[in-house]
Amino acid sequence: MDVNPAATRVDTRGFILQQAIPLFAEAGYSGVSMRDISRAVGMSAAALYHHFPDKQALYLAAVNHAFVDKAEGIRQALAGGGTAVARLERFVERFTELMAKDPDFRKLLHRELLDGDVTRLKLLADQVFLEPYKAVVALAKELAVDLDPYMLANSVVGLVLFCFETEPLRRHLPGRIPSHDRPATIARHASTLLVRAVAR
Amino acid sequence: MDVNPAATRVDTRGFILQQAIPLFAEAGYSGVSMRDISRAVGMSAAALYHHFPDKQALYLAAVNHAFVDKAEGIRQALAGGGTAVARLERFVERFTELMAKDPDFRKLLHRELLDGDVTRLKLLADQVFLEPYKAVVALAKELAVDLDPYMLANSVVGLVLFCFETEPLRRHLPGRIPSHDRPATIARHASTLLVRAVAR
DNA sequence: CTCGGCTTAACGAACGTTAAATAAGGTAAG
DNA sequence: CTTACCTTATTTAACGTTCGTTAAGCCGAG
Repeated sequence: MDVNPAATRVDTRGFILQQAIPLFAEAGYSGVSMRDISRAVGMSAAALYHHFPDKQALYLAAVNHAFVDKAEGIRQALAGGGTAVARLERFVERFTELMAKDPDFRKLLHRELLDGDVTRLKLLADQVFLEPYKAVVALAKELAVDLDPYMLANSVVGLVLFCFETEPLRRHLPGRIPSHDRPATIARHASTLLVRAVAR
Repeated sequence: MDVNPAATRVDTRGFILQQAIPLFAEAGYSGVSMRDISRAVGMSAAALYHHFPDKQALYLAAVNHAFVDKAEGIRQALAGGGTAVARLERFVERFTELMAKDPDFRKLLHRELLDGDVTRLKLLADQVFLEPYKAVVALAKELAVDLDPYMLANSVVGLVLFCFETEPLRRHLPGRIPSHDRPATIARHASTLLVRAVAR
């Protein structure tokens, strides 16, 4: 009887999350209504309550859905051998590509950093970011023993993310050329800057 | 008759903006209602419409109010003489202090980068960020002729801002010590990293 | 007396959420 | 094989609340 307990014929729950993620990424929690989501999914707003107890739970599930496998991708970007500098360059390049390919993840992350309450951020820290963070910190420790590895790790990802974050503003500032927003250019710039900084 | 055209006995309009800024910074445009603002100001929601035609105009005025003089502070942080490296270090230190002292400005900036529509970002770019941006780019040009000055300028402010942005998350990650969030520490880290990167 | 600044009261729309009804599919009994 | 039934997924309709906004009136200063 409970052979297939929670699964409907198709994965409606997953489909709802998939449709909700870009909405929340673009407009934030309070900028998206249950009716907005229902419209994107193609069913009534009331039906959403068969899959999630309330809006907050839907949002939380959507954020989780957007974040879980991303951590694995970041971990993979850190795998492999070579010198510390080579691994740094490889990580920066793959991380940049990852962020370029999934703007929803990036926006949700920025939104969580702005809006996330303490319990939600603690959850994200423990379940999503802990492992890749430790790995980047370990790499930072190898790179420059005389720099704080935690701050250096933060700077590595910050140099990449800030380029994406400011793109909508830089679009209207002088001197900007299209290549400034190509992932390869961003990665090369961040890598160059970091490698020079840690070179003895 | 029009000796004191727009000013009431006290500057009610300015007071409203002053009270609205932290609300918008904390919860964003759609997370703050006109009644929220009226409660913070201490008057009825309807009274707000005597000073602003609608919520959008109030929000826009609040963002402007929060941003205008900030640009002047940034410009001042870039003033003065000395070698390019010395001016970089001074700018990073003062900019970091500026951001630490006014978290509302920083949060509003991040929100605008996430939510701002094209016309609003164009306005901000032209009226607020153009001048300080050009100044930082000019400094970047002096610092490292073989790095893209626009990307380097972006990295200078990004290294500082990203520390503040990730603080609520790093609070729950291992290895963090209180000094990581002291402005002096942030500035020193960013300066060290940048100076090493541009040193020949 | 006038007029700007404010109030209370109210509008229609949209919000999150719930209730009741319907349709569809699987299962067990006849 | 059919019938009755139960569960699940969904619908329409509606609930009370809050939203942005407006209208009408009060009140104190020039």
